[in-house]
Amino acid sequence: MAETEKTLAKQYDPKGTEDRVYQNWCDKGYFHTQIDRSKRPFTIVMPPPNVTGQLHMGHAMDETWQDILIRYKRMQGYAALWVPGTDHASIATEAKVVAQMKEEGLTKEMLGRDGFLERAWAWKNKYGNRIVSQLKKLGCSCDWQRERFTMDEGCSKAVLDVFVNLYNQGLIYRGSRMVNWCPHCNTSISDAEVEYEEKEGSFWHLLYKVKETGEMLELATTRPETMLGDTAVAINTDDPRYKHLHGCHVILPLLNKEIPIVCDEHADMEKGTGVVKITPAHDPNDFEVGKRHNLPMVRVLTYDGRMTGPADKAEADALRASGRASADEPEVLDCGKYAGMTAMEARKAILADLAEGGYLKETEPLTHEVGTCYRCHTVIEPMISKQWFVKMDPLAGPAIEAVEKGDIKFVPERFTKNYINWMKGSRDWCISRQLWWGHRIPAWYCADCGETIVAKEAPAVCPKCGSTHLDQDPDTLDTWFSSALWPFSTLGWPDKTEDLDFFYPTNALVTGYDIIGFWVSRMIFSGLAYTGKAPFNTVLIHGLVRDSQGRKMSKSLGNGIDPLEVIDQYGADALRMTLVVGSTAGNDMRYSEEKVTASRNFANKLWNASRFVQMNLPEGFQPGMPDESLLDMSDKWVLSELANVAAEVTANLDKYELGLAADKVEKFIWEIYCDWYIEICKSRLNSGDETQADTARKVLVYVLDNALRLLHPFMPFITEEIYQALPGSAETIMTQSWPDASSLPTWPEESADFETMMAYIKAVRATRSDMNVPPSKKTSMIIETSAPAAFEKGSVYLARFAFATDVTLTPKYEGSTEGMVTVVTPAARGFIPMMELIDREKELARLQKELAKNEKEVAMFSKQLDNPRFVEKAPAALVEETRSKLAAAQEKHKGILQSIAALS
RNA sequence: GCGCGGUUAGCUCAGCUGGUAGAGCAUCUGCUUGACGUGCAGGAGGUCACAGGUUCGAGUCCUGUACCGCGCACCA
Repeated sequence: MAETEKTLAKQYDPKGTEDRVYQNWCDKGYFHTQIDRSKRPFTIVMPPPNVTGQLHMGHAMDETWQDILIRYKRMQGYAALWVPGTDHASIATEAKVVAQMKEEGLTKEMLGRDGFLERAWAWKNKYGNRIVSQLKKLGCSCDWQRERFTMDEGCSKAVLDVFVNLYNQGLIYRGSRMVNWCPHCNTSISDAEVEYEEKEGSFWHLLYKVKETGEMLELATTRPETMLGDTAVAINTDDPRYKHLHGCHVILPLLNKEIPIVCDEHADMEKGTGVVKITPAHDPNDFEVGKRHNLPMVRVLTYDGRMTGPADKAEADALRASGRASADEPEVLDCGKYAGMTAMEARKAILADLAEGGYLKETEPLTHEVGTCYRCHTVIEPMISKQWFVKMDPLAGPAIEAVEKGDIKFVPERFTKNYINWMKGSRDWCISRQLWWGHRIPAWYCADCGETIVAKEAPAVCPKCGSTHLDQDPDTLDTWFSSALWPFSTLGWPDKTEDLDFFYPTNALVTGYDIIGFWVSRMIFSGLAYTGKAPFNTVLIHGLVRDSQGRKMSKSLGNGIDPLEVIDQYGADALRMTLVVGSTAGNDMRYSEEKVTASRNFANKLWNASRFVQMNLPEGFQPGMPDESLLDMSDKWVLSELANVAAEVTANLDKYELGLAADKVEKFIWEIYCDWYIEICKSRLNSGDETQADTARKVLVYVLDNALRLLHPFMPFITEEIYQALPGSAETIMTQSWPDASSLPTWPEESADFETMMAYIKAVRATRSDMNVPPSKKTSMIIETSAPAAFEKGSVYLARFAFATDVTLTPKYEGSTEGMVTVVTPAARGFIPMMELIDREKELARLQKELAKNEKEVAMFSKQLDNPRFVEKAPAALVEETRSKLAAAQEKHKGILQSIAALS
């Protein structure tokens, strides 16, 4: 619309608009939010996308929802701040860098830590802006001056601060625990990062000989290769089958090693034979059994998934001999002939040997859930490993309480339960990763005395023995450790910044239900523990964007839709609308191109409506609300409707019902403004009555201006483009005030009158359409009505919309109905002489059909009103309403009967 | 095993605190209406999964069943 009227295109062109509009917003600094104590803050921190990632549909939806909220609040006069940023994504990024190096024949070890990090940063710098430019394409109104990165100076400072403090409080500790080990990523991962997948496997039934009695004890296992690490066999104390074996031992096959039979609740009498082999070093349950019975732990697998050999054993023994090994360190077995085999190879070899020795009774096929790494989907190896942990119990309590008290609300509410379950069930959080890309753990170990020093800066000497021989822990922290601090670290915490003071706690957090455990819960307990405040008050949850068949979009399926391609083809506004309309918080939605087309069509509709308005504005047009005395029925109607929709949309947005809100704005613009009001204005604009025309123009512009504001959060580009072309508009719509329904005028009576007339027009149209009367055939008509005001004032429109040549109004028509078709609405009966245009039989049939429909209505209302308990108990207003509906229906009934009689 | 969600028009989905079922797409019938055919007008299409219950009144609240999906736990 920036060009002259003559060159206005018939179709809206998002491509030629969006980048230019966005650039202008940036140039003018509209996205930057200043601290303004005269305003209330409204803050959202963006869930940081992975720095090396690409925008996918999930992001597109997430960012769209956030942008809608931010733009809405900004227009409402809040100091609305949206903090953008990216996440370093330790595992994902490191994996990509390693893969890139592999193509050049390089490994991490070859480059060394510093060399590797150099490459990782280079990678980050190269790809780190891609996601940002993609967010801009979507129209995100983030404050780019406040853009952050989880590994930038400030966030790193926050991480150090938290780590050291928690350590000093005893909430972070280091210990050998059973962790989830990914042999592919070569690192431990947290419980939350394990995904269970169904896999085909087998159940091998083994026989262990009891030393004392000589009998063969049958037990079953899915992991025979770990049997070399068995240090006991467990039975249930109460199991009658094995009472005689209490205190006995079995001989472990292949190793010929004597191990005890222990009684433990873990052995379930109902399952299998009721006997379980115990491998404390390679199974989480067995680890617990081992602790209860003080069993030795024997490790038989290396961290890269192979059977341990002499070198592994020697290394462990040496450590033990040095006295430096902690008591919870497992022993390491030299697996002899199996050493160096992968677990799978060892499984085959060991099974063969067991079978040969007569220790394998049977093999049973089995499908079971196996834990895999959420990043690479390699099967997780439970391993004992020395790692850093966050103690969850003391942190979980307040985090649960904050949600139960209502300080934090989930939308929809049902995810509260999800969250609380997650919080209650979580074990200590393993935060150390055997990776290089990330925040390095601020712990140093004294090579001389073994002292552990945790500090924000590298200590010069060991505080215990004075040695200068200190080595920093090589590991880094879980990515989620830094994202847990995101709502406040991005605002300057731990420093007491003005930003933090003004913008924190934040308001809404918008994210998918899939990361409630990973992220939302950790932000909540972190926020409470470190800032003393819940980091946000509302968590708005959305679902997944699926493909048109309902499948998850995934790389492996190749069914992902690239939001950027959609934007390129249909425009960002169309994509945004697609991701909002028809969506519900917490529910998945399917993406389909048809939806985008529909949204694109809507944009085009709005464009053309605006083009129409623009074309009808004379040189020097002065916008503004006309004097009330000049407003006609249709003006009052459309203005009343505007006030209604403003009220409803505002209410919906306040309840985070974005889909409903978007739908209502769209309907107002299309159905009320375009289909009715613009059409009505056409006759006024061309009437030659300059006062009428000017009034119509003013109202057209006024309503359009307000409608654009209501739509702006959803479709920012096109609304800005049109807004700026309106006469008298400010330099941007972004910061214009949100329409306040309470200060918009309404005229309920005139609106009702107008709708009475609309109903009549619709009835005439339906009748004519039914009779196949072409619009070119105009007729005179007589309208019998008890509400003449509506028709008197609206007679101009009857000509245009009811195809009337001239209209006669009468309270009671007693003339001949010969050759007349009757149109009946509750408030009026129209007699239209067009019988020559139609078929008598057909008209009769149509009336019969209408009669049947009407009778159903009458029956329904009467039935309700005949019920004394309805009249007694239902709200009086409803009863009254039903009465008048019945009366109207009965009136209509009479009218139809008369028409039928006249025809017969 | 525990928990959660879904089941509404041919398809994809809305439907807030219970008051005569909605949209988009598809379909059918008209329309050279000077903003838009990416359009306009009109129509057809639903016993809201099933069975009970509460209520004057249930798609909406309660109980149960079935099928689909998800999460968590277990998995020797």
